[in-house]
Amino acid sequence: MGITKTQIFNTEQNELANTFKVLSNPARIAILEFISKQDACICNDIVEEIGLAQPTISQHLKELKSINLIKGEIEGKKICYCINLKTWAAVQKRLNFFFNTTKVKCC
Amino acid sequence: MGITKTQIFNTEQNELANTFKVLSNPARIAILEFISKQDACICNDIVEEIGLAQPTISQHLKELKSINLIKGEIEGKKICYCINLKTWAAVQKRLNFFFNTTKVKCC
DNA sequence: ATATATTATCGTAATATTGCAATATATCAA
DNA sequence: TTGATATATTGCAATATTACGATAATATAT
Repeated sequence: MGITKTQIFNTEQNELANTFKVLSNPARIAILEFISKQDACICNDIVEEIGLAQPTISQHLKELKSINLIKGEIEGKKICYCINLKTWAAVQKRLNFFFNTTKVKCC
Repeated sequence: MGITKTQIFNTEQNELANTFKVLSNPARIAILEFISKQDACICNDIVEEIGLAQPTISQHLKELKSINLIKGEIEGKKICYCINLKTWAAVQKRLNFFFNTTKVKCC
């Protein structure tokens, strides 16, 4: 159906899955990598770098913003996008918690 | 278009995104958590636990198997699914590498 | 061989995602 | 104000994902 039955899972499972979903696109990975390499991060540069149309990049940035992985500061007519260090660390910690607590008992 | 332009990204970016994609569904998160708690892991038990139809669970297991996150051993007419520790650790390491190397220079 | 139990595959419907053109909005510069 | 530049939003087409019923495949037990 394309629809996920979120109601049968708990909040932690849904949020974790959603975090993974935001990261599950190579364009968004590339955007994060590119932003992290720049001193100043401007959308138009991202468009040229990634090679996708401007609306597409804008949409990907919106998704990254939806979980606060990045933040954009308006600088004149440009926007300086950068990684939100606080969320970044929190997400990494959460993913590690998932990997560490998912232990193996069989096989 | 629903289609990702994988050709404009590098292998690392595509593989990383694909790994995140496999983990981007709450049912698959729940399956991994359930498997990790069991001594013996049988698909039929998973169906009862998760609350999705058997073909749906089977499909999710297939996706988890596609990147070797789990492995299934045939035990009679049942199958013992368990987490593939080797891949598990490798994936965790890879994700941490991504988080650690994506540094911040602006803002 | 037949019946039962377990898991996989196929086909299909509904919804989600990706990407872009067109357009809107916002900001600066002259 | 007008024009140029940068980013966001809308609308749409194509493909992907999710879920399930029906069915196939596999293995055991009788």
